This record gives sequence, structure tokens and C-alpha cells, in this order.
Amino acid sequence: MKTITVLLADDHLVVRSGLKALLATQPGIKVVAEAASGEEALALVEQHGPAVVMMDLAMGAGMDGIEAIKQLRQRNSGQAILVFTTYDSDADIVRAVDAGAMGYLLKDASPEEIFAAVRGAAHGKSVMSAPVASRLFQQLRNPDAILTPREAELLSLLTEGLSNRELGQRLFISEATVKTHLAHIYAKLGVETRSAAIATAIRREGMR
Amino acid sequence: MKTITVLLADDHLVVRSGLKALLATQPGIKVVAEAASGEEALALVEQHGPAVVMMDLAMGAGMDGIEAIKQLRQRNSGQAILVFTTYDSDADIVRAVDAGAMGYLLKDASPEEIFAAVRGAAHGKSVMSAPVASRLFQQLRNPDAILTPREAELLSLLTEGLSNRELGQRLFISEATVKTHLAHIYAKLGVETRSAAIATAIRREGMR
DNA sequence: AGCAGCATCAGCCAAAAGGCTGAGGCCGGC
DNA sequence: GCCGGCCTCAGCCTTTTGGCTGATGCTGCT
Repeated sequence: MKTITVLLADDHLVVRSGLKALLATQPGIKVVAEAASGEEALALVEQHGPAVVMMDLAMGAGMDGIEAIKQLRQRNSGQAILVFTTYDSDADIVRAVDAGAMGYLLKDASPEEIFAAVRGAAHGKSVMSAPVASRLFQQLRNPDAILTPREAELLSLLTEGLSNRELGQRLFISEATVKTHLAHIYAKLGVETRSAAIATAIRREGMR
Repeated sequence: MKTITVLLADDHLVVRSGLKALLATQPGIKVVAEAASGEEALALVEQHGPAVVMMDLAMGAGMDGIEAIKQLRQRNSGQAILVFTTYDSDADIVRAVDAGAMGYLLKDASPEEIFAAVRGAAHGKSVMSAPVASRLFQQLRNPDAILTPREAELLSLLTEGLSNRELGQRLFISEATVKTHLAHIYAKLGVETRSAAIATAIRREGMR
């Protein structure tokens, strides 16, 4: 069996080093490069052409993981991309899968899960942590709860603490329209107040 | 020079393994045990009596890092406790230092910082990541902005999206009192609305 | 004793948010 | 071409929030 070459992209040195140490115990898997940012990841992929890219989503300043995934896909150089991150926010999962990720692992995954995911990804299989899969499943079961683009935009601004008036000004719509959107958002999020919407949005949707 | 024995407490296997790999490169530092939870950390400290404990604050279910630090301090078995976490939220820093942490490192610290911190802690020196130190400094400069215990309690409930009425019921106080506290909180956080307070609280104070 | 800080409450008023109903324009799918 | 979803807006009314002023009791420090 051919050796699987892996590139790690994570802004935390400890995480890279931990992953490297873990993967080093596995015959047939080899870490060929490490990147600390999205930009670096793109450059190193070009240079090393790894079979699998393990990518964090939040990477400090600059390009984030999602953007990096999109760009990698566009170049179409055939890497399987595995998201490896701390949070399992609905929005992140959807965006990552959308951008072209082959799998989605959480940082508290067991070594076995990690090895299986890398091998799976290298062979074109899609692998997800259980909590991630269940979230995706929930989204599919409950399509009514999916926010429209405009609503998502509003919710995002909402989490910055803006008033209805301010929201209207930012989006060039009347306050009445803002209220309409908000009512829909509340219904979809299953909350009744702006405060609860903000709380759920930041926590559940990962709008940090 | 005596070897410094270290115990790692972090619920993420990758982080433990990364830290272990990093520390292994340093002569004079030895990881003697790893814990995945606060409870486990307490037990293993008892068993191994390490000189330094590196502890994450958020550790999934069960006892969190702060609580574990407090308990360790109570037993007074002489370990230097080093917080090693992802976030530099004001509240966490203060609580950790308060609980008896010797140092506070962020997960994106460089290897040199990490080594220095471990060595420093073992010799009774207090070490902080630069961003952490600057936050502490800011708090000291600005004592007016420190929330009273009651206010913090209220803010915490606020981030769950409760109304004034509900807040009053939860805390057994009148709605009038709730409003008074809220007004003070807004002033201290430098915001003008409940929404903005929630947003800042969750993001800045790390109330997740 | 006196003072400061904290927590508690009241009343009043203005502003903001939320619930409800209805409605028009636009676009994509059947 | 019709229907449904999305985005837009209005008016009306209730509830909630926020700003202000003032007041009481407790505690700890001086």
C-alpha cells in the first residue's frame, strides 16, 4: 500500500505537533509539511502535493480555513481535505462541506477516529465525527429552520448588538422589513426574543 | 539541575500529545502523567506529585479547569499550576489567577514561551503570554469596569436570553433591581443595549 | 461614628422591540 | 401562466427595555 502524504494546517503549534506525533505512530501515513496559516497551506500544497490536507477552520488572522478549502478546490489538484477543528457549529459544518471538505473531525476525536479519517479521505471516502454527522442530519430533517441568505445576514449583524434602526441603515431597508426578518429568524431559531436569538446564534451558529 | 516533572491536563488528546512531544525535546523537563479531565488530574497529581501542572480551562463535561485549580490549591501539595488554554477572556484570566494559577499561556504560544513558562513555574516565577498580561494590566488600570459578583451573575443569566422579569424570578429580586443592575453592567461594559451586552459578554468574557 | 460600595426597591417617562394583519414586486419551478 | 418563496413595506397595539431620580439597609473600613 502506498504511503499517504499529509499536510497539516493549523495556527496552533501544539496541535500540529500533536497531530504529527500521533500520525507518526501509523505506518503508511506521513506528514510532509505543516502550515500555520491559510496562505502558507496553499503554497505548501503546491510544493508538496500531499494526498490529504488536514485543516483547521479558525486560523487567527488572514485567510480562514473555509476560504483556503475553496481555493484548493478551485486549483483542483486532487487533495482530499479534512477539516479538523474544535467546534461543531452548524454554520461551519455546512460551509465546510459546501466548500468541498471530504470530512469533518473534532479535536477531541480519538486516535482511531483520526487515523480512520485520514485513510478514508485518502481513498475518497467521507468521514465525520459522530456529533458532526448528527448535526448535519438534523439540518436535513428540519429544512424549515434554514435561514435565507438575507436572514443570515441580518442575524450576523444582530450578534453585534445593533438596534432595528441600525440594522435597517446597514442593510438599506426599512425598520419594518427588519422586524419582519427578525420575526422569521426567531421562529426558525425557536426563540422569542432578540436576546435569545443572539445567544443561540453566537453559541450554536459559531458567529464569533 | 533537577528534572522538572510535569502533568498535562487537557481533554483534547491532540493537545496533550503535542505538548508532550514538544516538552520531550527539552532536557530537564519530563511529562509524567496525562489527564483528560479535572477529576483525573486531581487523582494523578496525588499519585505522581509533579512539580508543574499544565491545565486547560475548558474540559468538556464535569469539573472545569478553574475548579480543578482551586481543589489543587486547597490540598496544598505544592504544584505550580500553569493554565494553557485557547482563549484569553478577561473573566477566565482573573478567575484562574484568583484560583491560584502561577501562569497563563495561550495555545498559540511559541515553543520557547512554553518551555520558559514551565521552567519559570517550577521555580516559583509567574509567567504570562503577552496578550494575557496586557489584559490583566488593562483590568487593573480600569477598576471601574470590574463587575460586582451580583452583576456578573446577572450578566451570565442575561447571555441565556432571559427577560428582566425572568431574571428577577431566577434571582429572587424585583424587576426594578434587575434594571438597576443592568444599567450598571451596560455602563461598565461600555454598551447601551442589552443586545450589545450579550454580544460582548459572550465574546469577550468567554461566557459560552 | 461616618463613609463608601453593594444590593435592594419605586415611580415615571420615552424609546425600542415584538405580535399581528395585510400587501406588493420579483423570480424560479411546475 | 400560476404558485410559492423571498424580500420589501405599513399601520396598530402591547410589552419590554432603558434613562432618571431618589431611597433604604447592610457591610466593611477608617
